[in-house]
Amino acid sequence: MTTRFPRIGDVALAAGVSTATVSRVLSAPDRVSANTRVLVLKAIEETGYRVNHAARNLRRRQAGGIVVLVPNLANPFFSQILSGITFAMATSGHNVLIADTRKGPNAEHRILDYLHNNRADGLIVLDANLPEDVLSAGDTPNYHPPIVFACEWLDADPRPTVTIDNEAGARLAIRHLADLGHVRIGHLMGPSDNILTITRARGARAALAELGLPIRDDWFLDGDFSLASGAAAARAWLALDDRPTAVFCASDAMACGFIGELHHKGVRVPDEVSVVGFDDIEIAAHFVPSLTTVAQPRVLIGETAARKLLALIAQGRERESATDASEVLPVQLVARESSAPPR
Amino acid sequence: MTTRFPRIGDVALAAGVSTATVSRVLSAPDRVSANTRVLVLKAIEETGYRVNHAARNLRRRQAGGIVVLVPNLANPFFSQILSGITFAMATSGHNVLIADTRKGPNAEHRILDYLHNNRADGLIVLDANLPEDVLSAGDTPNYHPPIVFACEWLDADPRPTVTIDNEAGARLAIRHLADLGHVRIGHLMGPSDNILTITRARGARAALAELGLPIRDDWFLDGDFSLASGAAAARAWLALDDRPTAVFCASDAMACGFIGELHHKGVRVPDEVSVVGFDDIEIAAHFVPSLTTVAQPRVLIGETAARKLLALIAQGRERESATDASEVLPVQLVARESSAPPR
DNA sequence: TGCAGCGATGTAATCGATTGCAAGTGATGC
DNA sequence: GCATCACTTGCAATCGATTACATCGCTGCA
Repeated sequence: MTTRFPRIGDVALAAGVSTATVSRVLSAPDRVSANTRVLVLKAIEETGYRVNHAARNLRRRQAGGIVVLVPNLANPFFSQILSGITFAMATSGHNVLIADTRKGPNAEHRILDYLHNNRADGLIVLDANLPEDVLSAGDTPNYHPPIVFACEWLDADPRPTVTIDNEAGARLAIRHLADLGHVRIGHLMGPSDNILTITRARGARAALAELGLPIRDDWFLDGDFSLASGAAAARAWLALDDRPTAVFCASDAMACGFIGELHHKGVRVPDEVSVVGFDDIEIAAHFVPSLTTVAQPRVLIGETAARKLLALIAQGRERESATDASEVLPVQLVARESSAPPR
Repeated sequence: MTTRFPRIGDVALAAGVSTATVSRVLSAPDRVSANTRVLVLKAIEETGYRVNHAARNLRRRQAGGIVVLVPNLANPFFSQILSGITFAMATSGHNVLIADTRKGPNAEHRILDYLHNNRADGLIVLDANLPEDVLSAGDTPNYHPPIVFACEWLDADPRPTVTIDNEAGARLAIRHLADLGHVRIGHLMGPSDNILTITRARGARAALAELGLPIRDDWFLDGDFSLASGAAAARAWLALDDRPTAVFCASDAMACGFIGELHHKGVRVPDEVSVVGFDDIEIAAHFVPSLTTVAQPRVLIGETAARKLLALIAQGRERESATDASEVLPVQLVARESSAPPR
C-alpha cells in the first residue's frame, strides 16, 4: 500500500523515452526500433510495470472480455467446451466470463446486464432457449455485441453457429441398435422446445423410417437432458405395456439416470434393454454398464466458436462485414457395454 | 455503428443537471434530492444510457472482477461452488472470471497473469497445489490482491479459508462402514501432496484406531481424485492377496471409477466390497449402485468464500485489516446402496 | 441582522494508457 | 545538392466516469 503501482510514465522515465514509445513496445513492437525496444523491455522488467487494463480498455473503447452463456454449469458436458473457449481466448487477451443462465436468482436480469452493459465485446451462447427478447437482434441493434451460437441455435437466425450434425448423430445411434438386431427402438428426448431435441428426434425418426422399423409415439419419452428426467423416463418405460427393447437417449446424463433407475427396479442393462446416450461425457466410459454413446468434439466446438467470435469482433472494428455463418462438426459413435443384441 | 453510445454527459444534458449529479444518482442515490433523482432516472431511461465500466474502473482504481482458480472445471463437484460464488458476486457488481489451473497450455502463465496484471480485485483459490511461487505472499506483496482459499488450503498460511471438516467426514465414512460390520477397511486416497488427501487419510486412520480396526498400509491405495485413478485402484485392489471388504474413497469420482472397473472384472458392489465416496456429486444418487458418500454444502462454501473475499476487498480500500481467518462448514453422511454388511 | 450549518449541486482535476499528427533523422535517387 | 521517402519518436488530445472541493440557498438560533 505504501508504494503505488508503476505507471507507464515511470517506465518511460526509466527507459528515457516517451510513454508513447512504451505503449508501442507493448502493443505494436515492430513500430519501435530494436534498440529502444530492449531498453523499454528492461525498464518494464525493472519497474515491475503491468498495464492497467481499465485504462487500456477505456481508451480502446472495448470491454476486454467475452461472455459465455451456459444453460447449466453443473453439466460436465459444457466444461470441455469452456476449456476450448478459454484456450482460444487466452491468446487474444480477452477475459472469459461464464454465466449460468438457469441457476441463481434473476438469472435473466444478469444476462441482460451482460448484453447491454458493454461488459463484453462478444457473446458465445450455448443456450438458445433464452427468453425471446434477450437475444432478439431487433431492438437497439447497435447495443448488441457480436454473438456466436454453439451447440444450440435459433432456427431462422442468421447469426453464425458452431454445431454438430445432430441428425447424423441420431442416425448413428439408431443404426447401431438396428445393427445389433433391435427392431423395437424408443427415444428419450430433451425438452420439447429445444433445437437439439428436435433435430435428434428428427434424425431418429428418419433412421427408423429408412430401416423400415416402427415409429411409435408412446416409445418417444419426454425428458429434459437431466439425470432426474432420465430416472423419471425409466419409470415411464416400466409402465409401458409394450416396451421397446432399446432406447436412444438424447443425452448421456439422461441415459445414466435411466439406467440407474432401472437398476433400482431390478431391470438389467443391456440384458433387458439396450441404451445409447449422446455426448460422451467423461463418466460414460466408467458407468455400470459403460455407456454406448455419440461423441462430440467438445474442445473443438469451443475453440471454433471462440475463433469465430474473435473474427467478428475484429470485423466490427474495421466496419467490414462478411462471415460465413455456420460450421458443422462431425460426430462419432462409441460402442460400449450398454448396447447389446436383444434377448 | 452510426450512433455513439450515450455518455454520462448526454444524460446530464437531457436532465438539465451536471454529470456529477448523474454519477451520484448511480452510485450514491441518497446524496441527491428525490426530485432530481427521478429526473435523472427518466433521462437515463430515455437516452438508454449504460455506464462504461472501463471508465468507472479506471477512475475507481479497481479491476471490477474477481478470479476463481479451479483445478478442474470438468469435475462437477466445482460447478455448484461456482454457482454460490457467482450468486454472491452478482449483487456486488463484480465480474467472475473462472480459470482452470490444470488444463490448457501454459496454465501457470495465465494464472500469474491474473495475479499480477491487476485484472482482478481478489482471488478465490480452489486449488492449493499450485506452483510454490504462484501463491507465495512473499514477493512484492502489494501486487497481490486479497485471496481466499476454499476447499483446499495451504497449511501454515495465514490467509482466510473456507473449508469443511475433512477429518470428521472421513470418520463418518469409516464409522458407517464399521457400523455395517466391516472390520477390514481400506482407503483410496487422492494425490499425496494434497491437503484434502492428508486430512481425509488422517481422519480415516484416526477412526480406524479408535475402533480398534487394523490399519494396513497395503490397504491405503493411491489415486488422484479422478475417474481413471479410481479404475486403476480397482485393479490394484484386485491384485491384493488379502483384500479389505470395504473401501472409503476420497472422492466420488474415484469411487465411480473404482466401481466401474470392478464391474468390468465381474466383481459386484456392495456384494463383494462396499464403497463409500466423498463429495456427493449429482450422479452419486444415480450411479449403479447408488453411492454412499459424504456430502459437502457446496453452494454454501462458494457463497461464504465470496462474501469473505468481498469483505477483504472492502477492507483493503479502507486500509483497515482484521478478518477472522477460517470458517469450517459441516459435512453429512448419505447412506445409499454401495455400502452394505460384509458377506 | 448576522452567521453557522446543512443539503444539493456544479466545476474541474483525475484515473492511466493509446494514438493521430507532426517532427526529426538518415538514406536514396536524380 | 536537394527532394523524397521510410522509419522512429514525441507531443498532447482523448477515452468516460468519479469525486474533492467550492458554491449556493436556506433554516434556525443568538
